[in-house]
Amino acid sequence: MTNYSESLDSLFQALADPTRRTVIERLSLGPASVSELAEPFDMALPSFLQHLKVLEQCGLVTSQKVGRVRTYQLVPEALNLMRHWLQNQQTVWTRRLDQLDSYLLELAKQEKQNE
Amino acid sequence: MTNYSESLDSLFQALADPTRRTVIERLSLGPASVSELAEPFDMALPSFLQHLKVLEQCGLVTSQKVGRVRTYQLVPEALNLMRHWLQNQQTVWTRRLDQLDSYLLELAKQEKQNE
DNA sequence: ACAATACTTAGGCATTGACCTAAGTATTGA
DNA sequence: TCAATACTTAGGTCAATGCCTAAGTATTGT
Repeated sequence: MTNYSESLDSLFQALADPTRRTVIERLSLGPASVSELAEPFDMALPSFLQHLKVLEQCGLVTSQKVGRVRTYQLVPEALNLMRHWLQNQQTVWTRRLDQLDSYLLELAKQEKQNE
Repeated sequence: MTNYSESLDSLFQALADPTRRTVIERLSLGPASVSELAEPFDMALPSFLQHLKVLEQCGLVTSQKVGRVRTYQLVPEALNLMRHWLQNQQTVWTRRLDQLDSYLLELAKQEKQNE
């Protein structure tokens, strides 16, 4: 398996582009071929293909080719790494802020006693 | 307020860099000055400052300068947009996969009846 | 067989991103 | 006051990204 940090790099990078996020959203509805995916975008096909390549390389989607048609689909577990990092961050922040809160509360209480 | 999609762009983009993610992790522990944040990195200060600028521009952190020291801190709510997008995606995927599951289950049941 | 379809590869060009050094500016401690 | 400290600005290089056109290759319908 690749480095944890590098995986996060490429996942965040992949989703930093609106075209690629839209592709992901479209694939939520089910698998689709290259041309189906490309259709809504006003972009040359080779340019669009690069986006699909980015999504596939970071593991968010997979594809197989049958005949002359390549079909893409989501890899549902692929978001987990990012979700966990975000979840983790927010947990830590919140805990720290809670501690700060109770500290300030405690401080206020003591000040009151000293009145 | 800025566009929803553009905000996601800049948030994902900001977190696509390991240096910037490490800064965020460090700031989870509490506010810190530029030089405190820069210290672990083997990087010229101006280069590092650019990272801080990116984090501030996308709203993940804020800073104030007192005397000659600039102090950075997290903006706890800043991750929400991303978390919601991810949450949403995963919800949709999962629901679709569940439906597929029950469809396949149903199919199998009917095949069994036709035996 | 051969034209149409569905990608694929190759190569080019402009912008952005991540780094650097060098030279500022603004505070602060001695 | 003047040197040290803590950034800040300016500008320059190099690689990666996002787009393009032109020219492939492999399948499939007629």
